[in-house]
Amino acid sequence: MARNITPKNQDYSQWYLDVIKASELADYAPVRGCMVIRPTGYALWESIQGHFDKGFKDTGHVNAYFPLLIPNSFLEKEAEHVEGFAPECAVVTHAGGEELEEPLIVRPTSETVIGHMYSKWVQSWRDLPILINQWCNVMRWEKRPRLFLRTSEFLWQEGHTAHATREEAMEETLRMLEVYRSIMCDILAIPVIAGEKSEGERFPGADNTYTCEAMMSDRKALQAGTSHFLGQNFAKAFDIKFQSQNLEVEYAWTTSWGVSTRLIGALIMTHSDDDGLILPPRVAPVKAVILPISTSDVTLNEKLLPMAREIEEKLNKVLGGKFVKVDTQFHMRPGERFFTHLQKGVPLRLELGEKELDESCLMAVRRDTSEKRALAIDALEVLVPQLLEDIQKNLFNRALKFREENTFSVSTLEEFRKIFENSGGFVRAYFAGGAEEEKAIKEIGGVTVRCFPLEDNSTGKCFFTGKEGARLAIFAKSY
RNA sequence: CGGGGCGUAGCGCAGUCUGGUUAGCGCACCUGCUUUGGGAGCAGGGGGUCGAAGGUUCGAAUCCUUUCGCCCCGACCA
Repeated sequence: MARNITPKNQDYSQWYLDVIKASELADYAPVRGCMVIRPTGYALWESIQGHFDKGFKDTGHVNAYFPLLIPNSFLEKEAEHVEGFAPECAVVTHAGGEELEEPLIVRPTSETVIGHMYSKWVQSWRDLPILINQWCNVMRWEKRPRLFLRTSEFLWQEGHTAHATREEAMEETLRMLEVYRSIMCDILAIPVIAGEKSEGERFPGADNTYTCEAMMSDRKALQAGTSHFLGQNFAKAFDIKFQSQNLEVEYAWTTSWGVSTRLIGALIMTHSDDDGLILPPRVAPVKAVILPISTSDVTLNEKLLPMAREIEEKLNKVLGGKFVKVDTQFHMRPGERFFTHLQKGVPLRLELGEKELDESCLMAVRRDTSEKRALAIDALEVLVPQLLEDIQKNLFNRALKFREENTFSVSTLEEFRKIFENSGGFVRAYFAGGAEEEKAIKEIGGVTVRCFPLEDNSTGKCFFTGKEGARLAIFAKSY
């Protein structure tokens, strides 16, 4: 077992921080609440970005960039929006050695500037829809920061679209939710529940918010991504109007949706163990590492290393990228070399020593199960991709199983309390309350409505108010 | 923003109560030798003026004042 990582069941948050440190994903910055994303972490982010970016492009979106600084007055144009974001805004009051006439907000999100620009760009129904995404950083001042989960500055993607009709905008909102859901499940191997947010959890200024909720390995929920149906709220605040085909002047319907570097936190807390990070192969920047091992420098340099290079090249060709690396940390002893890759979450370790040389095979060790298996060198190009896919599936299924084992259906408040007093987890219950009732429930150890799952539109008797016709909701403590 | 704790080498700490040799230990790091299939052993070595400022004193990591920062627990959050 790793000796620099606190066991998960001893102290979960320390374990989380230790995993990040050991895997060299990130480090603390000099400014509280900010983090440095180290090369290993950034490579992971780039990989995540790549998959999502493709998902956006495939659904017709284009990338653009809007400015970091937003005039204070913009934020104030949408009442709920200001109220929601004002407490966490960082404000620039001085620049160029002078006090600014109007303070500038460091963007906490860009609905307002983008709304402003869209109003200039939209005149006719022919200008719609606008389907723009931007990759950027945002700032939301945090009182209690946690690496990747809640930092004052974080990296994310925000999609902003404007449509001619309500139906189209709603379709877009749900389409992007589905893009999120499928990438999280298929690529990040994180099982998520797609659902609608409750009144109390809605994005400030949205008519409706949809979310992908995941269960972390401590049974708490993590909101992994959100998609908002903004109605005409921002269109009215920023005057995004167009003339329709039947000559009427109408307000546009807008949406926005985002995922952030929080996904890295989700990956850590979904898959990793007491030995460190575990990454699903499809998102891992390094999918396999080849370790030439020998006590003899001659064997190492003249036989094993060239062979490892050859295998590296072959596998990279099959995998379609530089996903396989040769480990050349020869100043370390083998055990130490194993550990560095273990902690960094490399899905597959391929050991190449004298034994393997004689039998012309590689010893493959899976990160997810520690299972060892000799692979014939001739068959590597088939077996390695297979093994990687196996690991991918196993990680997803393992996480799904964990979530299911920790999801409980209840119909009374008493049962509800009992679960959160004991193990915790996800609770499924019919719920018909509003913001008031949500507040009351929050008194029960901070439990909140995570979402109303889209896949289940059954109705029943509310466990809290007793009203009939209540929707099915998922409750949990959350990050 | 309320409650608690802590700032001494890159990290983790001892020393502080009861001022007094050149400020110490473990890990990490560097060099050498022996090792090498799941975190090696031995030997040698480099690195800190003790968060900052001011004060008390012959003398301050240690006492006093001020200040900054961080961590943990609660209220707010992608």
